[in-house]
Formats: sequence, C-alpha cells, structure tokens
Amino acid sequence: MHNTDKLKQILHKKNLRYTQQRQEVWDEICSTNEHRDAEDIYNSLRKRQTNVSRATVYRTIDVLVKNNLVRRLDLGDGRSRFENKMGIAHHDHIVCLDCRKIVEFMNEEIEEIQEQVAKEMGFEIVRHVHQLFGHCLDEKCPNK
Amino acid sequence: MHNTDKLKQILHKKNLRYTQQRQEVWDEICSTNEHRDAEDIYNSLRKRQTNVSRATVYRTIDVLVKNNLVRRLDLGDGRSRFENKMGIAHHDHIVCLDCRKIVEFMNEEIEEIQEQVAKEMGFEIVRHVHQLFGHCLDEKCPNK
DNA sequence: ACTTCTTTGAGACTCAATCTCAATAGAGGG
DNA sequence: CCCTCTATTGAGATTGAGTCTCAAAGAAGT
Repeated sequence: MHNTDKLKQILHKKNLRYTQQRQEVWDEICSTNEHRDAEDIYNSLRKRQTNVSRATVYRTIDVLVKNNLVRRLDLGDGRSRFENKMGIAHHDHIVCLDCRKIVEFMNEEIEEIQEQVAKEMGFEIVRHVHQLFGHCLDEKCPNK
Repeated sequence: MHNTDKLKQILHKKNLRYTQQRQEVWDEICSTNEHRDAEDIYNSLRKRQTNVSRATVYRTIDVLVKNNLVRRLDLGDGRSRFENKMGIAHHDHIVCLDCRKIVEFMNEEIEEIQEQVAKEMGFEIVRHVHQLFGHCLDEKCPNK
C-alpha cells in the first residue's frame, strides 16, 4: 500500500483528520532509514521549505508511534530516535560508542528465551528493549 | 570491606576527596535495594535531617556510577534510577506496566548469544541494556 | 456553503539534569 | 597546628527535550 493511502486509512479508522502537515512528517520519516530524532526531522522539513511547527512534528510522531507506523528508540542519551516501521521486521540495536553508528540485529533464539524467562517469572511481555553498546571494528571509526 | 572503607579507597585512588556529603549519599543508596531516582534519594536524605544539596546528590551519584559502585538504570521514563552494585551480580530487569514493579532476571544463555551476535557483526560489547516490559500476574496488581 | 470538531502555530511552560561561581573545606607539608 | 593548594559544596540560574495553551485555521460530513 502506498504511504499516503496507509496514512489516510489509519487516520480515518481512528477518527483523526488527514492533514498536509501529517503527510509531510510521515513522508519525511519514510525518506530514509536513519535513526533520527524529532529535531532532525523538524530541521529536514524546514530545509525543504516545508514549514511544519515543532509542536506538530512532535504531535504527529506521537500519532504515528501509537499507530505502529513508526518506532520510538530510546538509546539512553536523553532524546528519542525514530525509525519507519512499515514492512520492517522486528530487530534490536547495536551502537558503537566511538562513531555512534547504529546497526540492527535480530536473533530468534534470544527472543524465545526471553519470552520463556518472563513466563517463568510470571510476566506476559508486551515489548522489550535490547541494546548492545560497544566498539565497532570498522576501519573508518575513530579510536582505531 | 565496609562501605566507608570502600568509598574512601576509591576516592583516594582517583585523587578525589572523601567528604561527609559523599558518605551520606553512598550510605543512603546502600540502605535499600529499591530502584530509586535522584530525587527520591535527595528527599530521603532531607527526611533524616541530612542536608546535602540536590546538585551534590547528582554529582556524587555520577562519581559512584563512574567508579562502579552504583548502576544507572534508564527505563525510558525520563529519569534515571539507581541501584547499589556492591557485591551484586549482573542482572537485567522486567517491569510491570500496570504496577511499575521491577523484577530482576539473569540468563546466561542470552548473555552468551548476544556476545556471539555482536562478535559476528564486528562489535566488542562494553555494556548492554535488556529490559522486558509487560503485565505481571500478581493478584495485588491493578488491571486484574 | 454551513457547522462541528480537530488541528495547527507560536510561544510559554515543565522537569530532570547540568552549570556557574563565590564560599567552604579536605589533605598533605612544614 | 597552621598554610597552601585544590577540590567540593550550595543556591540558584540555565539547558534542552518534550508538552501544554489557546486563539485562529482547516478537515469532513450534511
């Protein structure tokens, strides 16, 4: 389904209005696979003459996150990052402490064990955070 | 080793000064195994007539975290929680979304797999965050 | 077009955490 | 015990991501 249609569909289902601003924010988020924060997204919009206010960027992102179109990433540095979730399989993240590169990983075994562990401890998991922080072995990375 | 001695030892090694305030903050953190934030710790100190300023509480916690006496926990709700790390084995956390109860877990298998995964992706892990969020099956928990 | 209700923008506000800087106080040496 | 050299402290200002307010603008159904 095209991005525009998907957005319209979801907004309609939730009795929310389809607006130019919401479309612009959604387009901007779909335009890359980087892990950007709200300020980055706001600035990218301004750079291409699309003036959506900061408040609206935040509000729209909230709508997209709540409706599962966008994923919020908290890497513990005090601001949320966002990634387009459309047709993207679940994954977790490895972050390089030197160059701040973010790489995605997914391991079915870990997913299963953590489910089992939670069950044993009397929990039903809704979501999880699994992040690895370390040093990448990339040549171009500083501290090499 | 007694708490006071441990603190003195570490401060000395780092050429930092042993002060009454640092001792008080460290004592307060050692006094329970709850996962409290800086404000909680600050308030507990005031409640027992120990006046350490908010800034000093934050600064002392930083010193303790950097020197591995205390662990910082970021559960994604906008404030850091802290736990005494002295003689405490590594563990991760499960959080109940209803009653905010925090339970600790540890699974050697997951630890090993994540190490392996990181290696395969060209990373050397320094630390990790692994948190499970869901609903506990406790009778006393709301939403039952 | 009319009406109703939602959304937007601009700036004020919140809140955890950090910074500033003058005053205070460890710690080692004499 | 005092001196000097620095580190530390307290009080309040500041930061910065994110949220709130409210009047004006704009969807969407009729």
